[in-house]
Amino acid sequence: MSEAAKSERGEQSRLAIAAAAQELFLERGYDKTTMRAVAERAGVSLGNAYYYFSSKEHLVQAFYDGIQASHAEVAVRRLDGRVALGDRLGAALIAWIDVAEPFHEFAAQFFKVAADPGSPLSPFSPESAPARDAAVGIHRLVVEGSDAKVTKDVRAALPELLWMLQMGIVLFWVHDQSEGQARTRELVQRLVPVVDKVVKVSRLPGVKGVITDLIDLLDAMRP
Amino acid sequence: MSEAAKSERGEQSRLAIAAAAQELFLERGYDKTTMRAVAERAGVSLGNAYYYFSSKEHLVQAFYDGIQASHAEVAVRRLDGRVALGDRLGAALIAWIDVAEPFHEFAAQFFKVAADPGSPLSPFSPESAPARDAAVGIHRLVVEGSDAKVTKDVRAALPELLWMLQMGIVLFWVHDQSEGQARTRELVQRLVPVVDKVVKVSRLPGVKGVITDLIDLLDAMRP
DNA sequence: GTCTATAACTAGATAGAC
DNA sequence: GTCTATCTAGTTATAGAC
Repeated sequence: MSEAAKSERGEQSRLAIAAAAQELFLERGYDKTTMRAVAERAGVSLGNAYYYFSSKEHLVQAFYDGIQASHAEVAVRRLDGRVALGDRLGAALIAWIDVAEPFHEFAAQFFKVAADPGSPLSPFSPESAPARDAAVGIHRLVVEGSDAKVTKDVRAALPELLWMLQMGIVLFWVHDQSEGQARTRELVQRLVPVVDKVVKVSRLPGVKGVITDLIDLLDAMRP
Repeated sequence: MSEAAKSERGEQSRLAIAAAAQELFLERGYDKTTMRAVAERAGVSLGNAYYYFSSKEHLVQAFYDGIQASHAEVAVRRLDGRVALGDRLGAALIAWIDVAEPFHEFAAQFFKVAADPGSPLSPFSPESAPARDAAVGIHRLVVEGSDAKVTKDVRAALPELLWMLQMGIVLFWVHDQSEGQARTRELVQRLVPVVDKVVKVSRLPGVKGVITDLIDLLDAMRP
């Protein structure tokens, strides 16, 4: 692969295909978007579309990355000036819902793709490691910028735990058919104070042991 | 639909198709099993297979139900004589892993089908309500047969919470490539004492409020 | 009306020529 | 890099047999 050759017609085609795919996904959803339609709108042949994207799933990755990047940007902006842990967590979670809202309808359709353990789009796949790290990174920001008084080990484990919580919220969101995902927003509003309380309580004598066990478990079960 | 007519050749074909599908799923996995191969092995035409099962997904439902039924049976048997909550929970969870083990390889393949929010196989779909209720029922048995001292509201909410925990474990299991799903078994062994501790601690003054909030939240977010 | 079979259609993916 | 032709497999249409 010579560097020069890549830039000419090649990059042009790749971009055209990706752009066409994203348009069509928004217009018709994932299932109703055919590779043929993508190729046609991009002005290339079907075979050519496959030359750049080896499967239909690979066309989704761009979306995935885009949402991730927007979320990071919006979340960081909204975290500014907030110090309470619950406040920060709520802001970060709501930011995700806001960013993902335009894609809700078709996101549900390709959620099954992400749920496939064999897919590169699975949040647990090696290919998703960068996106996963970025997502955990947002929650690290949430925790580290807060004034929450917690032990060192809790502070270290919390970002990953919050990321798991977010995955649960995404699962709820995918199934949420309410207008503007109002129910998911309500879930977040009500869940955040509970998380806050749990963190506060985590230093109590009887509770501390449980938390430590949980953190140890998490460490032990990491691959 | 006359009752008599259904029983003759009809039921024969339906059973043959379901049996052929299950054999092939075990032999080759979900993706590599074609509807044509199922029809051929069952000794019927392709069109006939679709007459009885309106999609490939519907052929999976039989498996789903089968695992559910076996789990209930094995779990009930193993619960006998155990009284400690952790002990009972561990027995129920390990029973599931044992029952599901033969299907692990191809279960991962059709997990994506179950994860599709639009699929009747989704654990949240209306069609899955009976299976879901049955699964929650096993955990109700786990809780009600135990000598755990918990408040009424916790006792009422616990089965559903444990079912959610089990769904998380299934997610882990699907991604678990270790021999005999040893890692999932270890997860259960280590997680169960933690759950036990959480339940014990749930009556402490500072903790009680958090638990109540969580239960209220669960109630409020039910559809 | 209940079953069954054949042919056709659709769309994801691949092969091989240019 | 790009195309056309082809393959594969899920699904549908439809016609005819019991």
